[in-house]
Amino acid sequence: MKSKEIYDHVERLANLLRSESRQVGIPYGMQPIQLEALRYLSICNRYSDTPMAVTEYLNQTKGTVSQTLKLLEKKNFLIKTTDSNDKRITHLKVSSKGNKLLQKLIPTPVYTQVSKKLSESTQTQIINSLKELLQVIQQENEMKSFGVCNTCRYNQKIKSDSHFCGLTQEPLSKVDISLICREHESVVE
Amino acid sequence: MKSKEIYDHVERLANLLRSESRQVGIPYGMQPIQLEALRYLSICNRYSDTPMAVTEYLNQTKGTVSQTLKLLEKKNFLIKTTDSNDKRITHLKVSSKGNKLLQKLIPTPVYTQVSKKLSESTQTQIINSLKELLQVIQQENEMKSFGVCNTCRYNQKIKSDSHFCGLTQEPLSKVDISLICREHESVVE
DNA sequence: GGTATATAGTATCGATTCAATACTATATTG
DNA sequence: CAATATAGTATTGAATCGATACTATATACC
Repeated sequence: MKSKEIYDHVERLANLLRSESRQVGIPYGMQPIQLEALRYLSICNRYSDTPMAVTEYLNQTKGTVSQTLKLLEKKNFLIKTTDSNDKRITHLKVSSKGNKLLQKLIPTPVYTQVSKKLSESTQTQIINSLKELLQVIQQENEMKSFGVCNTCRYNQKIKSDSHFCGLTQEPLSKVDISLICREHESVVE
Repeated sequence: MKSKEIYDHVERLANLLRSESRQVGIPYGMQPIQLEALRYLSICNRYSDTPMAVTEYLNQTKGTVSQTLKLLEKKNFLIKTTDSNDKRITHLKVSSKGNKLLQKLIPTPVYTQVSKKLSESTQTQIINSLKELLQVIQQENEMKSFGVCNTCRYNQKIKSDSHFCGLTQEPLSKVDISLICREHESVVE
């Protein structure tokens, strides 16, 4: 019975978020999905800035994502470059124009205001609840978790601020470990 | 800073919900927005089963909603009737075919599973967090809250199970007060 | 009563979303 | 070096969505 209640609230939150996203994007000719793709690309690491990773993150087909990215590129919000090692792969970099837009629009005004109206402890409580819910949903869905390296089981801490990815066999910088990764797998089994 | 974190989690939950909704709807030719409209109509009261109310609930234009409803009617998921008092108004009733579909699809499989994996107390905690977040967002957005009569300031309890709506000046049945209403206004100022 | 205005809803247009299918190009496997 | 897998693009058609223009009924006001 509680599943319905949780479902209802999430559906409502999702609706409100989507409609606000649509609204704030209008002056810039941006659709919700375009903002989400751009937003993702601004917070993912160098292993995860490809069309395929966006496809997985948004749970869409690669064809659909290809169109969205084409529009974003046309509007000069991102720059495509071909991977030097594997020429099938395209890397997507958010342009400075894109970053400025994101900084202006995200988080949306409502969430900025909400944060001011709620106490620190309430916000922490809400964040924890959302995290818990998300984690179970991602497990259940057998989906990639798209977490940051900090919480990934491949991340091997060498010294206090020296990290290494056990999957790609590459060192990770301080910036790296705060970005989300498509290969992320939780430490907890 | 916490606003970003809350925003991120809600965005992710919204994405996952939307993609699951899309997936479960495919075998029935139902799009996410169609399911949401139908779902709303199945849980709203008799003051709130009109195209305009759906428009407010989904935060779309009446034209867009008109199209969605036309498709739902064509597929025999809902029945339109004209209000006898005000002939501009159309009432929308979910058909038995529509109700069967909703019962099968909502809450979606993932949410049903999630509910099984989390303890009662955790679920209660999550529900409370979601409620709190929703309430602030709706206030902030100056949006209608779409709550049930039970929590509405227009609802006047006469006896233990006898209710009366101060806005419409009509008695409310036991079923009425468990349905959501477009005129809902929270008791709390 | 009758005109002005407000409200509920439909119709149509064009841009975007999205899945499905078919396609090209590069990598990998044997 | 042939078969297969992977990354991405192109195209088509149905649905979403806002914008605009429209019809019909109800209400306000003089």
